[in-house]
Amino acid sequence: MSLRHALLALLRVGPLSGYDLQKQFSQSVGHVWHAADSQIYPELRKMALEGLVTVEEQTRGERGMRKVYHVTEDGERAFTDWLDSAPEYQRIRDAAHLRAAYLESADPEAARAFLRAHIAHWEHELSCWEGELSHIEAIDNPMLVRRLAVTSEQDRERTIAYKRFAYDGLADRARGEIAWAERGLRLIDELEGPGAR
Amino acid sequence: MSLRHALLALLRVGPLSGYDLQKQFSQSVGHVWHAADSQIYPELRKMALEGLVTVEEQTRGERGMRKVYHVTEDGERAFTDWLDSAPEYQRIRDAAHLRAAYLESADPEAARAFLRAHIAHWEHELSCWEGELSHIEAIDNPMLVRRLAVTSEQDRERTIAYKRFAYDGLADRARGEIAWAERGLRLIDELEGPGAR
DNA sequence: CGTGGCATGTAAGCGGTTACATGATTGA
DNA sequence: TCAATCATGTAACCGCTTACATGCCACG
Repeated sequence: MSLRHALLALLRVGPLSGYDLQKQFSQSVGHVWHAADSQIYPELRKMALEGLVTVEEQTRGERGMRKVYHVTEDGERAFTDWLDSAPEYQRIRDAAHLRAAYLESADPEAARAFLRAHIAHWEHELSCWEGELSHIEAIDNPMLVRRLAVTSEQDRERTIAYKRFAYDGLADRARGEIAWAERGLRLIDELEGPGAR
Repeated sequence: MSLRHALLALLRVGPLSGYDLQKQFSQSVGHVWHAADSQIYPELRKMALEGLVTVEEQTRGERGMRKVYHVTEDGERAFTDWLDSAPEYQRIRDAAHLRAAYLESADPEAARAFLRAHIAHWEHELSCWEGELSHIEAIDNPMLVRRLAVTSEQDRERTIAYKRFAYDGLADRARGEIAWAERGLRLIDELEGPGAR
């Protein structure tokens, strides 16, 4: 249910077209809450129906058009209500740890390949998040810049601090996953003997 | 797509009825891959249709009946093929870190409540996983006991080691989430002043 | 005149959630 | 005879994925 909150988080900074929103999304909040393009347009439509946003239809050239979305008071309230509400947690469904629990039935080389893939995956995530962190520190992420432009002086530090806090947490998690998988590789060496590679 | 692999992991140890499977599930592999009861029966039916398991229908008393599922060679192969295949990763969708990134818009007390709830959630998960770890060390988890009974002497150590590895990883992740949320509570104190509580 | 980016979607399907639904057996 | 537990499901819905579908505009 958080796609709409992610969208509201961006729109709250200022109106955006569906297309621009989708672009900004993948470069900012999309690093925390992924959404496919094909999901964003229908969700915006539903949000408009529910009165969380209004649609301003603009013409582009002769026949082209774009829809610019504005947050309403209800939308603003939906966002802050969500922030102030009790969090909900997904039930665990962790394919990597499920697999890890049964590695004794895998081919040792396949087990190593799995852990190397795990490391590669989380190193990629880590570099994304470290990149975001440096954009936060340098204040050169486009959405953050827009956000700070409409934020009072005394709130800027808080805004930046919470973003840093969020991405720091994600980066730590990635480091933990990498360290775990590296422990796993050493464990395979101990149990199955050193590998071919 | 991993529900069936979780089910195969249990059935591979020996045949079980849908009901017993569901009970065992929630006490073992369900700690890593959650599944609702209502999901397990249809999935077993599909797996039978696809030839991964066979169904042995047993009568119970006059009219009662139970279906006992046995893994077929195809089922065995589906499981090991999965273990040997490249892992797939879900796109990130992390409500807690999404929320954390926008805490400047939340009421400070609600922000604290959120982080306390985060800590409580992960402490609960942690105690589950630490419990599982002690069952693994003591070798008194029912499924593990059954598993080891059909495992050769020299494979027991490996079997236990990989389970320990998997649950250690989950426990570390939980500790990371707790440490992160505690940092968050201190950050709120710094930014918003010490709280009411 | 073509290409790349702007712009907006639909449709089918899948895995999971929630709620509902039913009935038999066992033991106190 | 009553409750607990054994035992097996169905139906509606929801969010997400994948693939498909269309057409305009600006620029070289």
